[in-house]
Amino acid sequence: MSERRKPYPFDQIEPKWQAIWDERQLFHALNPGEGNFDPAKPKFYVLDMFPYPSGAGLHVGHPEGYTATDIVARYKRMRGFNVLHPMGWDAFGLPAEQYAIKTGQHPSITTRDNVAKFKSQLERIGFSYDWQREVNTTDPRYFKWTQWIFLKIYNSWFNPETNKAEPISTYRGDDPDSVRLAYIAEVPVNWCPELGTVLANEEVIDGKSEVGGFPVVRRPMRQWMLRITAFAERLIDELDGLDWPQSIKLLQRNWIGRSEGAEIDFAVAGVADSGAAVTDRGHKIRVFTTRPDTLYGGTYLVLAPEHSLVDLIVKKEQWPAMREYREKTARKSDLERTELSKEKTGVFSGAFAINPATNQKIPIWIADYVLIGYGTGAIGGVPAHDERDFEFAKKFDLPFVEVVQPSGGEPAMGFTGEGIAINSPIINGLSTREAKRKIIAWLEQRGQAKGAVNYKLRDWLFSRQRYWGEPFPVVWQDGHHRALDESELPIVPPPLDDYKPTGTGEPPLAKAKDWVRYSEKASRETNTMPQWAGSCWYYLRYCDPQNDQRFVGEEAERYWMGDSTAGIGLQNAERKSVAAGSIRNQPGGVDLYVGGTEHAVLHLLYARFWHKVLFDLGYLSKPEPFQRLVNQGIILGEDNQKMSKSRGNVISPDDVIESYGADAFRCYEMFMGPLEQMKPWSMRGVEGVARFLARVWRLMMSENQAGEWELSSKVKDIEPDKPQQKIMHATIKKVTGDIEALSFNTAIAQMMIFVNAFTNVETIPLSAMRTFLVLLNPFAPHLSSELWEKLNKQFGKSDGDITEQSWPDYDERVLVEDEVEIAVQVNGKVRDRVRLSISATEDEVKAAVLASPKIQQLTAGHTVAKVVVVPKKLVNIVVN
RNA sequence: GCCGAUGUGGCGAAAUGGCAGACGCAACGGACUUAAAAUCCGUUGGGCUUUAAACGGCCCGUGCCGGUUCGAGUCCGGCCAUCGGCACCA
Repeated sequence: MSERRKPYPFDQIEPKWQAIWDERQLFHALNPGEGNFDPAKPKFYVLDMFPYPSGAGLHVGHPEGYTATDIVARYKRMRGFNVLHPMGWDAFGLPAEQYAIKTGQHPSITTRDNVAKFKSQLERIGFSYDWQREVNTTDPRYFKWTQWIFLKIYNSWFNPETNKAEPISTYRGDDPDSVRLAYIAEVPVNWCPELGTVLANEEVIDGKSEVGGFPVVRRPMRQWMLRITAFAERLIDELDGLDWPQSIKLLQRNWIGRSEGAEIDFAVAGVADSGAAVTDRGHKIRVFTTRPDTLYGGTYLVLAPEHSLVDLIVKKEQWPAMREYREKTARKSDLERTELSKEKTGVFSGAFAINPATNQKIPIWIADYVLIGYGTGAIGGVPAHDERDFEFAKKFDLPFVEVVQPSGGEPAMGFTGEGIAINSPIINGLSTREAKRKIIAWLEQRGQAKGAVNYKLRDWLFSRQRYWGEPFPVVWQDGHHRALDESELPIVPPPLDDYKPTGTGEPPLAKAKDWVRYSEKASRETNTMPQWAGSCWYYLRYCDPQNDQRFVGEEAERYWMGDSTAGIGLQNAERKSVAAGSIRNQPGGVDLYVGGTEHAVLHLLYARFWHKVLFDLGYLSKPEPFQRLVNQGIILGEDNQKMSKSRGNVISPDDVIESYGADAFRCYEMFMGPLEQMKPWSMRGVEGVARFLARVWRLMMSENQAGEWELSSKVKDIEPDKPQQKIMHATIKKVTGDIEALSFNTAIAQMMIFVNAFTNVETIPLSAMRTFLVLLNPFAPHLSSELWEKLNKQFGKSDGDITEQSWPDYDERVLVEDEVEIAVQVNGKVRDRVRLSISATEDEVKAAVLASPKIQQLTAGHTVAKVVVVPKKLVNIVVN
């Protein structure tokens, strides 16, 4: 026997409809002011995280989120929304360049090929993207504006008084370069010799590069930084209003890492006290602590090895040990620092400080468990109530003083929680919270402390020593950087044959001597921007992708990124689902953004940061870019393992579509389980869903003698009967609510129930089929389009394609039953069922239930203590 | 170590505090077929039990232990396991 017969001719109808959609540009959204734009329509912006087009092509994980958003997009269009549903390419970055170096092909060529491959794969799935809005971060017409935004950032500063980014011209100080949001700093960076570039903290995992897994070492270099830390507070606070998963908000909060506490000054003990030769009079060491209430327990100070005061306070005889320790620390890579973290190290400086609470002399130590980049780079050691200080003090035999009494029975030694202050004259007996407040006030009065907030977040290391990225619109002259004028954009990278990293830390662009030479005196910046730059604002460009006057037109931005107007013709059940947090009526920005958790702190934080800068400068209408965020879960292989080439369990969408069709692929992706959940792939499951779609086909189509499909003679233009109407309206209700709630798996289950109910009936009512096809359309757009067209050819009387239909409403009255079955429980266990009229009163229900012979038998000899009636559902008789 | 998510049949999963397991997969039985595939119909959480057979009846069951409630997969407290994130951030 030849090839197995296809259950329905998806291989013919899918390309047919994709061609029709493309030809008619059915999914192209108009902007305000364009042609037939209808201002009465509310907007809905539904966005996917655009992919990095790798050489491997799509795997089944990509289209999971894409299918979900496509269903929502198609549904919203039918609901009368003007829907923005775009797609594009995040195509700059390390992997393309690594691949290019390996194969000798220029990254622009591999990128072009990969984009073409990705695009054709996506088109095969039948997504309703508006391809006229396609963007590509490597296109000069795109990165011109990436560079333009950089100029805006460079030419701004953060005004702490207004708590906003402002043009640098409002800065009144004498050194604007010291406050710019983009600045140059000599910082210890993550240098990856193998990749020949520095990496952001976020791109280093366990001391290895995220891309490639190569070792990363610490090394000081001059780099471009973006002052994201200025926005730390707003980035945390403004999470509150966003409709994001709690876990993602928490991830961002933890990453930003806000801590409230105090900065306390410790005076360095004078010459007379220490007997040292050098004078150290007047030096103060400022420490940051979240537990000022433990000040009385502070028995030593620690400075980070890089702390600037180290040189000034270390005693002569300690110098050799100190120098050795500092060098050893500097040489440690991140990996070593992490690995060696169990054993504390440090050296005594020979100097002492005065504890402002106890007035006692305490030793000053230098240790690398204190980080120069956090707080003040110095801490007060409280061995009795901090784990790290506990270990350190134990190792170096420093004194312990207990100052917090736990409220439970636990011992005070080593207790790090909140309790009652002891051995602390000023605050004895106070709770931790009150003790903090009081001791800060006491120190403040004497000018020795002030309340302070610290963030873990560091400024964003923004330069890379690579070829395949956006060049900076900056030149250097006489050792100073200077921004180029907007009119010079885009700055296009020079065509380089040898774009390999130099290995010295000098960027490949430096090899293009002619390009680097900007003028007699000035030369170009040769670093490039990191991959995140392009993805920081792509959602804005989609709003107005062809605009060559502005990064996004004002009107387009206001419309697509503004408030989505209230939905139209809401039914009660939908209002309920709105209240329960559905995808309607959000206060602005992208209305639904779907993507993976892996971007929880990188892309999503950077994009919010850029958005806020542009908002502050008056270029955007809302302070937050993504109003609602949903993370799709990872799809595992059939073996329940993460999909990977090495495990050989990768599923390609192409193969699935080849065997079962795009509609089956889409529906299975959604039927697997809840969108947000991690779940394993199953080819058997795909088959099951394909069978469902084939049943839909055969509901309306039958094979004639010649083996050709033709419209089934069972389909007739008659009214559905009562039970059919009931299931039809129940299906409208369920599918509508489930799409709003993104519960696509249960929506499909309901459609299966619908089809099962119409299988093997004598006549198939036309109207029920038409309604059903509209419901099915967002999930299986090709199949439903084809059947819709077949019905139209036979019966006429319907305008246009299925994609132009409006979403059906349901009638609650049809769903009302005359009679309901009521479960009868005795002491919480179901013992009987009775059928009763829907209108029966509570007393009538009670009477009917108690009259049931079965119940009488069960309750005989007992007294009925209570009867609980749940209307239309259940009665519980409590007996003793 | 800290933070978070998850835990329900052989499997993927359903279930506003109200009949646990919808829907699908797999398995088994039947119809159609020369036969198979496909399709259609039916059974399917575990155990016990009544009966000639059937209808039935009873008990147990949502990771474990406890609590709240007439009633708990769902709410509360405590554990266990798996996955994910952070990890000297003072």
